[in-house]
Amino acid sequence: MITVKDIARHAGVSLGTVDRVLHNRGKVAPDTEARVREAIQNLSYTPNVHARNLSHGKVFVIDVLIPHLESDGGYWHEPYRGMERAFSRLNMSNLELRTSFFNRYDEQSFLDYVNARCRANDEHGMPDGLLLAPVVSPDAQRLLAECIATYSLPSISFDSRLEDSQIPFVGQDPKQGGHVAARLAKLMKDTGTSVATVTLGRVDPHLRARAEAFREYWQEISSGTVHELSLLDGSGPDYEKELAGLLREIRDEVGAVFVTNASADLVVGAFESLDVRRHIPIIGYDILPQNANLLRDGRIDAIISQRPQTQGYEAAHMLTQHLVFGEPLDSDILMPVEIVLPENVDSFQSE
Amino acid sequence: MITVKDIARHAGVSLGTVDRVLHNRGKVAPDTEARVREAIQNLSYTPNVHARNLSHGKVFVIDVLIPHLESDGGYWHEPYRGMERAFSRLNMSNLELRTSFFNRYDEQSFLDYVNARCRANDEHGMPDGLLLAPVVSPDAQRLLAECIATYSLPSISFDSRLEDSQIPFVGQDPKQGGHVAARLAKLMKDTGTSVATVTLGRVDPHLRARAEAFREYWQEISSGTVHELSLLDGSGPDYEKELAGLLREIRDEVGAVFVTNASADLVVGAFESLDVRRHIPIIGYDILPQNANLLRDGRIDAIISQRPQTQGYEAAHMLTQHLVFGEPLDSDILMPVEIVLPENVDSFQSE
DNA sequence: AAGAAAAATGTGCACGTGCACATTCATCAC
DNA sequence: GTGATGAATGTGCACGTGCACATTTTTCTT
Repeated sequence: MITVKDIARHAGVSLGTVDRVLHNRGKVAPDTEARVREAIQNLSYTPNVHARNLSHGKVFVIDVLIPHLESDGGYWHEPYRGMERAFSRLNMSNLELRTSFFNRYDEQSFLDYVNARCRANDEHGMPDGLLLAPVVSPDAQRLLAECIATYSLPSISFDSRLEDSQIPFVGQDPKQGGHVAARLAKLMKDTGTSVATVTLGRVDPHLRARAEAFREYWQEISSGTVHELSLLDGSGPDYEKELAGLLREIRDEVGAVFVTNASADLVVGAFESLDVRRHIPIIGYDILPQNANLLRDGRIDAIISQRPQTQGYEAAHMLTQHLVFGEPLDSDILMPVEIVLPENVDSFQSE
Repeated sequence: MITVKDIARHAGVSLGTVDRVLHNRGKVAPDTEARVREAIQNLSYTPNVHARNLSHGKVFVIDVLIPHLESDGGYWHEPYRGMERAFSRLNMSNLELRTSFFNRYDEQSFLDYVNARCRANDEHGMPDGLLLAPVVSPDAQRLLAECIATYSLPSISFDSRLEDSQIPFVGQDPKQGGHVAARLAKLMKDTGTSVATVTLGRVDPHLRARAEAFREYWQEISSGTVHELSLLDGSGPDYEKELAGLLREIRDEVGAVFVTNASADLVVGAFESLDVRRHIPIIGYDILPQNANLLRDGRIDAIISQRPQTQGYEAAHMLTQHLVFGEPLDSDILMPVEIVLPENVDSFQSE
């Protein structure tokens, strides 16, 4: 292993001079600098990361901006677990995690974070890096994007892309998900050529893209009708009734239903309340515990998954590599589209 | 940041004593040890990786025992890439990789490794750890297992389990794979209730288990016949003709075929040489480039994958964590059963 | 040419850990 | 009680780097 000492000896200077050259601190005579650089080249010196971090001793503060873990059926536990795993694996003692939870159905909590970090010009509170799940309105996203750009804060988005921003993204291509769902619908339907997509919860570009890709591809492989249903903003018994009302119109017609997010349980419930006789295959998204159980019971027929835990893991890993080792922070990481059936759901559960 | 110094102060002992407790070096009075452990708990101490590596500077030699990367259609490239990724991610300058390739169709090359390491009593050449893909005969496996036990060499097997050995395993449960294949066969067949499994290449407990699980589960969900074909040891044009001969007998009868390893391309070729009119769905194993292409062309209908790259990654990671940080080396890591269709094959390719 | 200012270079300590060696303490035989 | 023995505990250095400060050399001023 080549060290600064070797460089110093080889160039006939002291450690301090080598240090100045390495860090461009100036105050080095041109010819001396040339000699040092030559030695660095010749011996192909690489700084020892461990020594560097030990000496430097800086503690990197990483903010995690994520919806409340319990919301969305507990979905956010998964990427969060992945991040924890990544951090504990690196067991770098110079990383400090600071998690801010927000309510994606009440954007104020999200904006509070943005304001606290950016408006207050609170240099002290600024983190060294940011991991975020930007599942809020485009307007709110833009505010955060500005903040990130202003402070050139190293950031990575997971689950969804941050609008108007070039920061790296770790997640799934929603189009591919829609295509796979269409294929599964085709395999599983037994009657009719018409199918339906159901989008529940919030307006979300990710979900729209899935539904659109489904329709597009379905028409390519089956030339049938696609009913696109959606029911946004709401909850409680009224919501379930409304949903049942929507589904009533198509229950006799559709050969399969694609639920674009993790709410497949609601659709199952609605169909069962309508007392449909025949089996309508349902394809859902994301392996939450309740979804997994419905899948095992045969009340959901397939689930598409996007490796939520790996998303958190890879995002956290990429950010720390950037902060600690100066690795570049550029390319996206795309998750494969995973198909989960009753037969392999157990093998995914432990994940 | 909590350091050993803090622990020492808190427990009222010196750094040396803390060190002895941390590394189980003994020579510590029971009550002292208790105090130290309590302090470690209370302050939730985590060792600083950088200091640790900087300090001990030991180079760990890790042997990798794997079939030639080009064999089996290039399959072994995948786990190998995963291992490389794990090692480079840890960018520890104190890990040295030593790869031994063997020919799984000529066990001598495998035995050569075992002899070189164990018979010669060559303490010097012994590695600090071993990663192996034990895809050889049970006898050969047993020899290596003995060697590992004798030297109590920290080892991890991937892809397949090492027989007569308790070393950790990173790979897939073959039963689950068979079950998923049966479900896919059921979804994809359009006529008849009879199906077939095809096992090519070597006798392999992993493949037998897949085929058996397939049969078992098929009879549960479909009550039809399962033709179990196998054709071992061989290659060249004769081999393809033999295979075609086998398949001729069932071509008019089967509704789907499950190829238990990565040789689905041979089955496709054989069927095409037989000039079968109707489409017989084929379910294969492992995404090799040629398999992926056949899948895209619709000549294979589904592929089951076992995250080969992740297998290598996790095995390498577990071993290094054990060597460098003394983490335990006990539990297996099971890979999920992944279903690959033409629509999501691209999302797996980059893996 | 002498002294001051500026530029260039050198020195020494700290970071947290592992390990070899030094020291202290308790135990027991005589 | 006095060595002798061994167990228990403490001390000090090394690892490679960053950074503050000390020292030397050069340049400028009058």
